[in-house]
Amino acid sequence: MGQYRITSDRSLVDSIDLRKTYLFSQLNDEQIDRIKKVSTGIHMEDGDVLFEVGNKAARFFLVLEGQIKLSRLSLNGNEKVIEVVSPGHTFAEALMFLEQPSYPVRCVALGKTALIAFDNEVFLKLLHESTETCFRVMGDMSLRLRHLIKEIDDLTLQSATGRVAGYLCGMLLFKGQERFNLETPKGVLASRLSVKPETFSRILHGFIDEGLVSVKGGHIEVLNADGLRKHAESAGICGQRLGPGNQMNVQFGN
Amino acid sequence: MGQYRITSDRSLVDSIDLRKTYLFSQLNDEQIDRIKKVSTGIHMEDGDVLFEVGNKAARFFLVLEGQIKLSRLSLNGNEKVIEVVSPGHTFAEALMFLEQPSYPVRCVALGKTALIAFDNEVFLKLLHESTETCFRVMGDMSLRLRHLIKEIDDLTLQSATGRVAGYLCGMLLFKGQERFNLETPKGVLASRLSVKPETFSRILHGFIDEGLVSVKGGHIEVLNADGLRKHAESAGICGQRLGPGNQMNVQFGN
DNA sequence: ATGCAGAATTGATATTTATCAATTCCTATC
DNA sequence: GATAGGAATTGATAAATATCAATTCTGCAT
Repeated sequence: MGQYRITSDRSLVDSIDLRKTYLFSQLNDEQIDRIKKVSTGIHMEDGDVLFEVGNKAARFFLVLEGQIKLSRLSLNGNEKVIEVVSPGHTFAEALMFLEQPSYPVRCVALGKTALIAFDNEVFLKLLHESTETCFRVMGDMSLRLRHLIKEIDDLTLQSATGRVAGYLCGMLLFKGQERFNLETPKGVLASRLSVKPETFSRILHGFIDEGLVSVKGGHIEVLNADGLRKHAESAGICGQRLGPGNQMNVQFGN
Repeated sequence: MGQYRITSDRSLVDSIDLRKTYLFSQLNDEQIDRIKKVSTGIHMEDGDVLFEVGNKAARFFLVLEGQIKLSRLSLNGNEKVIEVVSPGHTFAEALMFLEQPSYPVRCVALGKTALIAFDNEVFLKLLHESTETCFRVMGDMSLRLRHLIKEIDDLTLQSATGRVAGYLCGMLLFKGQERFNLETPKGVLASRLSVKPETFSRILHGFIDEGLVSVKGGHIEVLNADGLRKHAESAGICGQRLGPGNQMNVQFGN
């Protein structure tokens, strides 16, 4: 568990078609080449730390494989997972507009993970040439803002039980079926939902007792969606789409 | 208390120099004219509601005078103040990149308030012509993202006491002097800090008992800044500046 | 000045969630 | 298949904050 297992791999960059990624979809061949030239492929193992809170932020990233955990730490050692980033999604690109960008979160690999690191400076130059790409970035950030507001909403207007129920309802909607697997260990998920693991366990078992779900390890089956929804009384503003010509393309599955 | 007191006023638009506002600072005369032509000045009285959660968002706003409260509501009638916007600052501009933008918050005037409403469509066209202005928008959104992450941090890794202490430390830093007034009624501030008014009162009196502050109505005097800081053990990532050429211009005082 | 209404405070109590400690359950590795 | 070690669960208890109810304060309008 440490940085030493992190390896770079140029072939990752060569093999990928960046045009398939929302942020790069409007760039021409020459521009894609330019950004690729200064990009690095990265392999990480479970628990590897890519950067810590406060590290200078000169690059942003695209997840190809595995998952990335972004979290904040308190002085007394508590950790709050801000986001779990899945393949096909970029992160840390919003930082390049700050004067002396530094990462506001710690970045850790969940499982074996592959990603590409892009150079902020080069991408900023590209942005100056491509209004369309600016719009991609703005759309991207707009969605992210929405999610964070929703998160604050959940934290302040919703109980821990409500957040867990809300998460399960979200998964149900997202996966489109009653049976699914949690995409992360329960401890990570608990932190993502701002609940202690013990409390998370108790809440889940409360749902089981009510006959709302059945749980076997990380495998969930929702038995009574309406019952769950009653616990998750949220306004539910999330899931909004981007404006005309700005549709998000999610690829790589997931 | 209602929309009927909201009045529009073209002269507000004519009188203002938009170039002084961060977001518009890179536009040329013709562009400024174009946006002004479809803008409206608005006067509001205390408690007036400009829009509700879910309203179609076709405009964004600049506060000229007074204050704007942006809040979310839960089904059981609880309110969480997401932000209090002061003169010189814009709000709701991040929404125009969404497909069918709707306001994720309710907007209420705090006291007598004047603002300008800008048309999303026209501004979007302007953005297509001005990469510089795109950069303004991106810088703007980047800062906003930071603030929201800080907010989530405070909510999850900090106690209510810590948040109140943190707020007071922030004010101390911002105002640059030990004596200052709370810029909003205590109830609004409490909601902003996600604390019930009763709890807020008790926490504040706890600080008084410790000899950290003295309070007279909305007037605060910090007697022991270090003592306060000890209560507010935060990482403190906020207050980051924008990148080169992207400095935020705060004007209109405040 | 006087009185009124909303805001703020205070007290008593209830709830929620965290904390601490002890098991039990997986799963990866030998 | 055995087994070690982290993850998850369970139980008992504590702490923080919310809730409910009753005053008191304050600023504004008469």
